[in-house]
Amino acid sequence: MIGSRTPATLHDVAREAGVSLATASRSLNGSTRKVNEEYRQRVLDAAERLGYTPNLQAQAVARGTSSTVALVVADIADPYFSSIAAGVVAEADREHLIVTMTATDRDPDRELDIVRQLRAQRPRVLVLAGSRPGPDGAASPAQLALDAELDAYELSGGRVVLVGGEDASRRTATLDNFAGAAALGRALAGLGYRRFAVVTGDEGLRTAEDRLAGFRAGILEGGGGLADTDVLRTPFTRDGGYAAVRDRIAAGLDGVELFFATNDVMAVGALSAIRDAGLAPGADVAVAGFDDIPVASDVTPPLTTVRVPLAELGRRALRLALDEDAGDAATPVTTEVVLRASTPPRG
Amino acid sequence: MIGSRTPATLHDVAREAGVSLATASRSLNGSTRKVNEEYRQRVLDAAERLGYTPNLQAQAVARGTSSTVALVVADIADPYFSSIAAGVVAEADREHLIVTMTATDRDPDRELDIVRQLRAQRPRVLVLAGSRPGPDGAASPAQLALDAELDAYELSGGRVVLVGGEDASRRTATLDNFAGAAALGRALAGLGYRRFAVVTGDEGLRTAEDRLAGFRAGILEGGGGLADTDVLRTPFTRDGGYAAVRDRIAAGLDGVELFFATNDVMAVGALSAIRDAGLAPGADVAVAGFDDIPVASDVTPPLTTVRVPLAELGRRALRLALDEDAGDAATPVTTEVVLRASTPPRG
DNA sequence: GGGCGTCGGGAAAACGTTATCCCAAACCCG
DNA sequence: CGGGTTTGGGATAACGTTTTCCCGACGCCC
Repeated sequence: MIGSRTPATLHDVAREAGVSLATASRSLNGSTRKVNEEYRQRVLDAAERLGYTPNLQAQAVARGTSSTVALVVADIADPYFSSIAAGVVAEADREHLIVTMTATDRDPDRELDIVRQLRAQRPRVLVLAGSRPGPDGAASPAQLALDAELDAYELSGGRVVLVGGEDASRRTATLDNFAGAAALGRALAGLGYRRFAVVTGDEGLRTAEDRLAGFRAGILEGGGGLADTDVLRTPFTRDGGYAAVRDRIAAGLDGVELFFATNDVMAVGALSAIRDAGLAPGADVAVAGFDDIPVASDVTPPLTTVRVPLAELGRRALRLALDEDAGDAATPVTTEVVLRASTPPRG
Repeated sequence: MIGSRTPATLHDVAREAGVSLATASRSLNGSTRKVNEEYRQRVLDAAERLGYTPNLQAQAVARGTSSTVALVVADIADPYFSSIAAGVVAEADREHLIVTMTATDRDPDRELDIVRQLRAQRPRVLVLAGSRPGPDGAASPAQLALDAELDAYELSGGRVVLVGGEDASRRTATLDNFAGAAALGRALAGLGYRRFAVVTGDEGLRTAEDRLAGFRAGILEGGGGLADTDVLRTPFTRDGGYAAVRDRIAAGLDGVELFFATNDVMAVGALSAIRDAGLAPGADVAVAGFDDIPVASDVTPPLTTVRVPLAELGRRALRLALDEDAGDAATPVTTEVVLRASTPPRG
């Protein structure tokens, strides 16, 4: 039971096949060099017989390049991130790459820490989702340090891809948050809504900012408006959404007809807060979200939102890192307004 | 921009510090050997100056043991698995272990394939969640092969942990599915329900089977019953739950008062199916689930379910693999019936 | 038939670590 | 003070690969 037969090595295979180490290596793993078919077959048979599996770590050391992709997300259990992760993993699988996963818990310092630790892995690709973007704007020390770290990583041959945000200075698998939110705003204004409140994350989050700005533009265009006091800053989570809406209702709805949460998990929290306050979401006050996470259509009322193909976003992130010319992976993923019962037409 | 300065190696550090490779290694990474404080400091400084980060792959090769944990789940985007994954990752983080992730898409053949591929990684620990268990019962060829593969892996020094199911022959981070479902069944019977239908996965899934059996025992005890025709076999997913309940309603509810879905994602699908059929979930027909995934309390009506501390389950899985004596990680995680509005008392 | 590519196997040097020796210096104890 | 036992630095051999050489055996061409 405590047995400890070490796995067969290439050495073993070579010996078993009666060839040199070099030949064994060449026959088993791709090589420019051709090897005599007879030898090749002997090696393959020997490998089969011994149950040989190459040691990826050793390969990485020898080749000087690993086959792992490091994925860093804010929160693994958040459907937004887990959907993206699913896409990254699926695509990585196709490329025979291995995905390692870490969670920052939305703490920029922790994120910096993690990225630093990650260097030890020497991953070929580093995918950051839900990260605060880099240098522009009022960057915190942690953001600046992160940016420097990423630069160093790229300089040493690694590829960094951001997902979700937009950062001119780095590859980004992106969606047009502004346009999507604007379209949603216009659609809602078209339904007759005029008075809004926005539930959103703190100011560091580019994604949240863009969605807020887009929404503002959209409703403005449609004749609505948004007072600064109706922008509710709260953690970018279900509980954040719940708390913000609960507090706002307690303080007086004051004419607000619709809560736009800049992501669906907050919107789900908002729904519950509304219901817990004794109001009927949809009927008494409408709710809209962003992302179209899987449960969006299963909550009640089903959530009006902007559909984002999250898994596709993850897939593209990897493509963006792997392909020299990004192709259509470089273009923003297309979003689509999905009107559901949480925002009934307002007569 | 295309720069390719390779990261500093231990060699570089040693040279910079003017000491031998051995001393550098000893000062930077744990070692039984003591090293002169002055030398140590010189090495540390040099490492700092050069921005040295050890190469984990090389360490793994040299040490003959890696620091990675391979996590295999059915579906990353499923809240059940992503919650477990979050727990595994959190605990791994504490132990400075790296988690790699793969998804089987619920395909046993694919799972086998993945586990085979995984050997190349030489992970220290292999965590399988949502796997069909091994040898007992009517095992498919893929299951048998998987079992053999896992045995081989353990023989070569790896540690396998299953999560969620129960398998006597392997370490398992477990919950008492039977007891939890039984308690739920009793509670529902206590609320006055007598006639049930169970929405569950196909017969290979131990978890599903245990929950079904437990539930059956619970309701029997409470005076309820379960006809074989009221056991609805369907894929273990949201859409599976939806389809099964939709079809059942179409075929005639025939007195069924409550749908028990053996997991929450199916239950969520059930809720939508009921609503889409023009019935009011809770009022017209009740629904209960299992797991208490995060959205369970946010759907409408909030879902009666059995709470399972999923992240804790993930944490324990890792502990179980790491600790020689499992301690309380070996005992089943405690579950708790959570009654919510989806199962109103039946008067 | 002799010079000359080219084909392909094998030896051996990487790759970046850790771990095992070896050995000089320092220390301890009687 | 002398012999034995630490102590701790430095070479160097692993670890399991890939990759660069080297080199003999062909085949080709004039």
